[in-house]
Amino acid sequence: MDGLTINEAAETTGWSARMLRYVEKAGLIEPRRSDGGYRIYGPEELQRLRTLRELLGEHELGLNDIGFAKRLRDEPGLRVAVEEWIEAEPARPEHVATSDWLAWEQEKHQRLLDEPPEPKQEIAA
Amino acid sequence: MDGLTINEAAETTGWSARMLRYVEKAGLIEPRRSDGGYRIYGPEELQRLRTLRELLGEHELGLNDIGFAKRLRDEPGLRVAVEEWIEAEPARPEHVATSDWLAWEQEKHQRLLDEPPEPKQEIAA
DNA sequence: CCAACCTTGACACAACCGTGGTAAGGTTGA
DNA sequence: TCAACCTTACCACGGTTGTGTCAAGGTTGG
Repeated sequence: MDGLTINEAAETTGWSARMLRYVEKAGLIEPRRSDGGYRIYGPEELQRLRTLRELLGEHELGLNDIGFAKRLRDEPGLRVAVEEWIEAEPARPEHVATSDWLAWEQEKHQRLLDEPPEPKQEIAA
Repeated sequence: MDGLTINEAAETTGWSARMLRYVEKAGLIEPRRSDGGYRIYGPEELQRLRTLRELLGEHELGLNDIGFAKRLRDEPGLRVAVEEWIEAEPARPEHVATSDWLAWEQEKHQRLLDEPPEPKQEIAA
């Protein structure tokens, strides 16, 4: 079969067979299959499984965090949007009177909604 | 009080008061407090609350995703580790015999652990 | 002063995550 | 052939997320 079966892979990587299937369903590591449908883990997969374990353990992450990181890599629109939110635009114009800021920022919000003229380029999945 | 109280903020942002406290506990938006302890939302917070809603809704994200994105920004070691895992080192040398690959990749694993000498250059945000 | 509003803390609940099991049935390889 | 292993599909269970509600008590502002 040229590669490890799921239980062998489990043993050498520290995951359980159950979790290997789960990791696969999460879209992180998808081994090729034998003709009969058996999962076959090659050295690459084994290595990635080990480093994945380290990664999650050392930084208190979950599988979905990695999934999200992949999305950040693959969807530039998403990455930009998230970055922009986090790197929050502080500083509203100082000259806006306190009594006006509600109107001001609502108007701004409206501007942002009304005027999406720049068609952000989409990268099809 | 110069600012909106939690229920007022809820109304203009589309969140519920409950969720505003939740968002705060998640470390995403922490309004200042009145002397008596009331949350006071200024225009900045309101704007961020609105854009946060859009962000989450349009991309099917959760609050923890944003928290994770913040960690990616603030912890370069984490960012690098995640990026390196995702951008997986594929391609093992073709000349490694099939019968040897297990030993080969374990050795590699060991090399990676033992020898972290090259401080990869950091791309500051 | 006092109605209206806020605070924290708790109970509740559906949905999902990470994990383990088990059952019914197909694959492998000696 | 056949034991040993694999597959998918389920049940289960504690923990977390997102959300609402309610109680007991403090704050605000007219």
